[in-house]
Amino acid sequence: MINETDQFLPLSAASLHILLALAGEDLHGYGIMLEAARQSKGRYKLGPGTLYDNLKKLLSAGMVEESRRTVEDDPRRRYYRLTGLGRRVLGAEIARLEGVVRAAKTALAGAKLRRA
Amino acid sequence: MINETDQFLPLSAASLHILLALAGEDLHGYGIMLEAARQSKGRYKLGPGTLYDNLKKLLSAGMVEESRRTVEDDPRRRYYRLTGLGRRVLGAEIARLEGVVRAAKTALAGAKLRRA
DNA sequence: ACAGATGGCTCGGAATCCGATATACCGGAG
DNA sequence: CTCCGGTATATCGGATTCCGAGCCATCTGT
Repeated sequence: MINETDQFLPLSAASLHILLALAGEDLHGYGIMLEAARQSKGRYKLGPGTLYDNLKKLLSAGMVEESRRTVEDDPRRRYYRLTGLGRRVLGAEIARLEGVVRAAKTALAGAKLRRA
Repeated sequence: MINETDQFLPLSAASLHILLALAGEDLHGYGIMLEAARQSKGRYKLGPGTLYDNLKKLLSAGMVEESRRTVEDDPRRRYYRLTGLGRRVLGAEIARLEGVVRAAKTALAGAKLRRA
């Protein structure tokens, strides 16, 4: 059983944070940068270069689309929205990371116990 | 309080899998490839190029060291061992990923509920 | 007037990825 | 006996990705 989402995994750290930022709400480019920094408590900084490279890739892969949110007070803003595919890929990546986290905890705990 | 491990984060997928493979036991290069594939159930394939690039980086950063495990039956093998720093960095990265996983679950669950 | 935040985006050098390739030994199938 | 595939190490170089510097514009606060 080949999963439709597997070809995209693993996501780069940048793509993961972009999808994650958009999972909560539609955002514009600058907002994604701020949200990524906020969610990671400033540990992960997304620069414009990385952002737009990854955004372009996500757009052409169909994981993110541009939303026609007409915000009259600021026509510069271009909002991005997570698609169904994007949501599924994010879910798959999160599931994969959970497996990695679990394996790491076992390995790290095992190393301590092995000394006995 | 600046953490000694933060400068190395986030780890590339390759570095993460290498540290993870070595967390369980000392391994040689080829063994790391096999172990990484095994741990990820074949979803993550580590090629020799990626392996040695990352291994070199990890060695010079002091997260991994070469161990003088003399295995008489195969003198070709060069074993690598996780250092204390390597173990701390892995722990910090795992903690970071747990935060990402938690945030993602909240965001994905929130998106479903918001429809109501 | 000026600095700094918001908001958009491009560019190009640096870093990374990663498969192809090379070498070498071993064991088994043909 | 020969060839092939697995074990094992390692390099090479093209492709991809990273990511800050910089450019533009607007608005707000000092």
